Amino acid sequence: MENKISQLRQEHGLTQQMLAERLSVSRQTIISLETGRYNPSIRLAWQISHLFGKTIEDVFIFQEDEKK
Amino acid sequence: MENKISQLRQEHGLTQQMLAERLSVSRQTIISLETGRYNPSIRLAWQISHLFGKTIEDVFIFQEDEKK
DNA sequence: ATAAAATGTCAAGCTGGCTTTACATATTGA
DNA sequence: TCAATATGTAAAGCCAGCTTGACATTTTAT
Repeated sequence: MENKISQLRQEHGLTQQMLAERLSVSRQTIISLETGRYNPSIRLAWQISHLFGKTIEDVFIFQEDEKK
Repeated sequence: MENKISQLRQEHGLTQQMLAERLSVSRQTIISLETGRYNPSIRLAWQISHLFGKTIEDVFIFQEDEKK
């Protein structure tokens, strides 16, 4: 799974810290998401996508053969 | 957050057990999802939605004011 | 050049998503 | 009616998502 968080964040002129605050998560969570280290909850994925006016599928990109 | 898993599962003629097996999760996980007890990972949400040929937003419905 | 801001890594800990097992209560069908 | 199948609850445990804090490196701006 890839995601466009870093790109969207920069397009919106936000730092990792600012994005973390808007989402009420830690900055480490943003770093880990941007560097693809995990598989967030759907609620967090929705909050991020929604903040940028996108759908979850716009922001998070899954591979066809993707398993757990 | 609501979801349409129970409805979609029944439309596709699947039992909870069968759906659990197709997704490689436990039946308890399906029950907990259907009864709204948790906030799955985005990967599981995607696997479920994709199995039914839907987008995540088709299956999981968020409220505008939804917080963590 | 140099200070400040932004990004990143590491590590320890908490929490809740998810598993497993066991049992109880519908629901279906012969 | 009786058994089989489907759904639900409860409880204990594991693990990865997420937090916190401290520090290192890179980027930006003066």
